[in-house]
Amino acid sequence: MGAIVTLPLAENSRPMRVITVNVNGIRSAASKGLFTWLAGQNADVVCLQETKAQEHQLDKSLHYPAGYHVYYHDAEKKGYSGVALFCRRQPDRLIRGMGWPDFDGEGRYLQADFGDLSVASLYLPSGSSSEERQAVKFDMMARLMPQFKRLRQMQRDYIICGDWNIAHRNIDLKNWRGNQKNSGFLPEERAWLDELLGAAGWVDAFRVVNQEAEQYTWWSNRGQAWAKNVGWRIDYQMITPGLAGKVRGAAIYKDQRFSDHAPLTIDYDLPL
Amino acid sequence: MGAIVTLPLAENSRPMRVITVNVNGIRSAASKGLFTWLAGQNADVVCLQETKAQEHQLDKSLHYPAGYHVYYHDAEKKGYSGVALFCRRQPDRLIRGMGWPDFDGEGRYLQADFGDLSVASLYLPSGSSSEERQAVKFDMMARLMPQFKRLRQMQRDYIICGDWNIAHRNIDLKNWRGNQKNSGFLPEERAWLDELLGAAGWVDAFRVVNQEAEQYTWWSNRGQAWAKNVGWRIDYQMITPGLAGKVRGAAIYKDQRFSDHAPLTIDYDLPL
DNA sequence: CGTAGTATG
DNA sequence: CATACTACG
Repeated sequence: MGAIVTLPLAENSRPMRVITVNVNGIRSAASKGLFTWLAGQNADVVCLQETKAQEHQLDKSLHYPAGYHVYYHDAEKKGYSGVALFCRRQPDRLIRGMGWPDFDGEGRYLQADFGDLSVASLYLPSGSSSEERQAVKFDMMARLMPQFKRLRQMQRDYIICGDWNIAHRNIDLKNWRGNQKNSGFLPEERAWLDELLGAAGWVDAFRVVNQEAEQYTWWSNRGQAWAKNVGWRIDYQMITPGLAGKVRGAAIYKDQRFSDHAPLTIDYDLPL
Repeated sequence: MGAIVTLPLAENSRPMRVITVNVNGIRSAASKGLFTWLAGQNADVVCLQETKAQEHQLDKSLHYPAGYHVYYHDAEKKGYSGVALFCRRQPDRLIRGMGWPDFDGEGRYLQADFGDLSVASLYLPSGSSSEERQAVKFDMMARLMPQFKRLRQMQRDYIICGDWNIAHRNIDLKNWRGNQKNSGFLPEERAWLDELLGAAGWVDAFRVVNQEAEQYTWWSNRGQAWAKNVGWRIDYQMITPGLAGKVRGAAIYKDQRFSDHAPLTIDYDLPL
């Protein structure tokens, strides 16, 4: 038998894999196999939203996957919101929140820095439950825009992952016509993403490699939304332009259902 | 073929069947087949406790079994307590509560009169959740005793069915030794039943025909209580002495599980 | 542990 | 409709 020769890839050609998923309760998602699935994904960074737990309620054995540095940033209110990061490599720095007490108390932003790359888990408020919450969402959007513009001036690369709770274009949800007055597809919300992805210079990493319709990441639990694929694309990895050319592939995982959102995986041609 | 002759039973020899069951949520019990089972029982009166619903939340088709006059007496607080009566024959009179606003607002007593017989559904407070609730239970017991003594002076027969939340004797629960300091088997509670069944002259209908041990009607949901038959007999049909000789049979139904309590059926040699 | 209610999405 | 928390038992 001849010897099998494997050519090792150059260090900087192994892709960096980033997964983002709104888990709608990390304990629920865990019970549906999220961590088993993650163990096979070989992700470098995993960004979670809506953990709906406080760290003291979690199991060391279950919710702290082996081989990762695990960071939770919880809401003060029990069972509400919360984001997390699982990082293969130990970050040089961790940033919890935006420095805004109202936003930060809801556990909505967690950032890890690795050299000149930052990866963040963001959970934008939903506006669907009331007028008041829609006002909070608009307020957060207004405060976040200058922040995102500022980050673009830094000499750093950013990957801001998360549940942005806004579908961008008609192609990004099944019933765009019927949802123009609904939170998540309001003209002001779409214009905000237009600005982020236009004047502010950010890039929707998924769309770099995939321009197809019906690429949804969220389906309502009501009715037969999942079965009929009546979905929305509201989970994104937003990246600074220097990374755009390094998006190698993107995938939405629908074979299992861990929550009402599907995981979004993007591979980048980056060393990490 | 020869003619089949069936001898009709005399009117007053058909037994009257009374069933009592704490349903721990009538909607939950319904989903587990309570009403399907009841339809085959041919009961004359069914006494329910812990309906945990207000009448407007119930389905006419499901929670009002055909062939019965149905009466619910709900707690003011949603999802809490509540008793009900299903009566094959229309009662001459219906009595809601004891005339005590605190007790009656919790939906704990409902009585139907048929000629000189009264059948009631009673739900005595539980004392297990706090010292305060144990005090309420003791207070109710103190007020009920003179009431039950008064009823004994009436020229009527009474069947007071329900969840009395007290096991009477050592034989009436699995771990009597370990429960002597626990609500439901406190010395004061047992003494109260001693008085009811002694000086006050009431009769525990089940014990008229069954003196065996391990005749439980309730099992904790915690641990393996049901599987290990670690139960308590806390549901009774308490009757006036004139009915004692008419208890024909008694049964606790354990083949299906509608709630944490089992239905208690007693047949009486009474016309109704 | 299990049935409810409520908030939130 | 689904995941949480809370009350109550």
